[in-house]
Amino acid sequence: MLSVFRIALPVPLPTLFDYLPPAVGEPGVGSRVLVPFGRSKAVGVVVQTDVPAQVGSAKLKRVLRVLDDTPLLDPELMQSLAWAADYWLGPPGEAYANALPLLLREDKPLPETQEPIWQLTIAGRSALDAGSRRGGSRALLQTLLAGPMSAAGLDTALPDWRPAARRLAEAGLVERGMAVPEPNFFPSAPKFTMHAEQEAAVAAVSAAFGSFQPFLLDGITGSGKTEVYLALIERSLAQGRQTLLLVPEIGLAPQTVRRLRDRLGVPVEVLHSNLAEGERARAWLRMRSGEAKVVLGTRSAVFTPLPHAGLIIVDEEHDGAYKQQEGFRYHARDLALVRARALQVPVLLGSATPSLESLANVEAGRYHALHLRSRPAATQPPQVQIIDMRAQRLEHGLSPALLHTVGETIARGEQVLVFRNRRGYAPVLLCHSCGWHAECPRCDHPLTLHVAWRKLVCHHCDLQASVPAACPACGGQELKPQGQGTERLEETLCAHFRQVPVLRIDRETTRRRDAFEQLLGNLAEDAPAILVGTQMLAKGHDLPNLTLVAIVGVDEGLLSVDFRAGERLAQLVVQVAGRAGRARKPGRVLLQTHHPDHPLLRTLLAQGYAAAANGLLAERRQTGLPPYGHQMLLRCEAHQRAAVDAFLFEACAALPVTDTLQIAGPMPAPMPLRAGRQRGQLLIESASRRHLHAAMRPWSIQLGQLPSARKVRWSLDVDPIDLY
DNA sequence: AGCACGCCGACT
DNA sequence: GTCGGCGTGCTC
Repeated sequence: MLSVFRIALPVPLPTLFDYLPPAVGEPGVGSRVLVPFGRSKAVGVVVQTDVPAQVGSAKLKRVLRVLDDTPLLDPELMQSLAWAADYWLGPPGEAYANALPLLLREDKPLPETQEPIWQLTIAGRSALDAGSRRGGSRALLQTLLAGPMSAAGLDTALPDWRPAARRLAEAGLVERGMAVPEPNFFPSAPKFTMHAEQEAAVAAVSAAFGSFQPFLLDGITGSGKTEVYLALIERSLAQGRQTLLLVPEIGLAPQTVRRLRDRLGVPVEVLHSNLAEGERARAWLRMRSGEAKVVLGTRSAVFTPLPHAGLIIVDEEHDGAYKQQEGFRYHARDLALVRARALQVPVLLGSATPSLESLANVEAGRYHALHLRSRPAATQPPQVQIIDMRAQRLEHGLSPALLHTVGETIARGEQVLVFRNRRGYAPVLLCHSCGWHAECPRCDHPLTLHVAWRKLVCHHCDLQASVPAACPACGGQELKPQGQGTERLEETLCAHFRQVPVLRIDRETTRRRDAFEQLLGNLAEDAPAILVGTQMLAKGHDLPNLTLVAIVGVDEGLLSVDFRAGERLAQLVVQVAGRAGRARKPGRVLLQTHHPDHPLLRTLLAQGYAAAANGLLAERRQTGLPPYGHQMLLRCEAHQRAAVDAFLFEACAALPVTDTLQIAGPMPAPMPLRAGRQRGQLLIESASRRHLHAAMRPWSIQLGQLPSARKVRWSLDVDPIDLY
């Protein structure tokens, strides 16, 4: 048999591709190569060398060019990526493509790892002395007189600098250079003294340095998890080792980066999706070369090379943002575990509200639990109280007791957070005469009324419609907004408490970059204020004068059919409640509900998250749901319902007959119509992960070959986190 | 996913 | 008479 290279190409096909060796060079496993692919070319990653060809020699083409003399992806990353593609049943090529920043997926030389800078030439200095330039050019010369600057720096200092730079470079007055590596500076933040539990956590994890050991750091809000992370990163650095720190969203990044840099005294690389491609590639390469020691990033940062790995930390490990919901559906937290095992380093999962998956792993002895139960001295846990809203006269959804307590709090000069997980003014616009309500034609879901925009908006597909003056069904004039969104609560609270500022924080008010930080920056620390907002407010800045958190409208979570709704509700309530009383003043939490006797709420409030989670885990065990059972979800959508049904029927028929699998469906998705597409799904469950994977591996490949597959969009989700 | 080939409607 | 619509098929 002919000996070939097996190469992963960035296409959604379940195969690798065989190529003949290049005329020049000998690429190793993990090297990128340029190959002819179909009628064009593609950059791929060598997965195997010197293997017998699996296709006829007539089909084989030759590698055009070797892009890396030394492999760009090291053996550990290659192994972890292969594992990921196999576990999440994704096309291998997509897994490799996910791991590489966009710039490194191109047929180009690697970018310099140092950031390019602009600086004055000697001629540039005298030109400025002579004052021989005007306008933008002069401004740029003047700016650079203070010293060389990076493009990013110039972007903020002098937005229109690029044309001037081009002119001046041609005239030989400025030039591009490379930044000299940042000298080590001494950490500016003072060392922090940790309390006993923090010390114990740090000791336990650092004792595991050099070996694979998962830890779950279960620490209530304000108990100082970040301090533990910092101390561990310091110790890892002291051994010359790298740390990967994952966070669920970029919103948390700026303050964390500042804190890390101040404290550690080394550059901290940042990786998230909003980053410019050049920056992204440079950060990735600096970690690969070992120049950089610490990387902070969101989901995709889990693919960063860690040749000198010492530690992996996953903050807020319960957060659903770690699961990629399209394309290659991996879970960054789970991949972090796999990489830690391959790298032989400890992995620390942190959360105030751990996922049931992680708690079950602790229970099974796979993870070692570390607890931070005490808040720093002089802070008390918030006092939580249920407000029974049944038979109350509500003012736009707010009960008298709630409004009264808000009034008391601001009268004391303190701040209040009113949490409602719904944007807009009202989630439904209803005709009081005939019962008609505004609905999205593409989703069959009620439209949300947005008063400021004078629009009805579909929160599922972004369709916008104008607000009808009269009922389109009966012509009646009694169109009534039903239910409350943040916009309406803002209005109500504004009207009720005229003397204090009311700030709304949701996707609309924070649309602009940095708007979130700006809005919070406007808050005077010692003056009363009311914040109204969604999920976004569950984390973020410490607000020392915030003493009351009012949680409104969580009842949907108590009644939902999604088996994870209870877990999510408990996590949300605890995370939001954690915003209250973070400094010296005692905090208070109000939970307004129609179901004051709901067992989940009762347990959560009386005994805390751990007890509530235990109860939920017991239910899951009894019903065989995750984490005790395992699921895969085949989703499908198409314009024609018949196409969806045909595909799911064929897919179902292609399933192996075995009593280790339970099949639910084919059935309509929880939202059977979305953005004009008919949706359906097939749920496969098993008590045995091994059996499930063994059955699904060949099936996932068969699916693509079904004749009905080309008429639909389908995806297979391993360990789905929601059934939408 | 791209990309090309291929067979049916409104335009220079 | 063509430009172009997206259905179908293929990629080592």
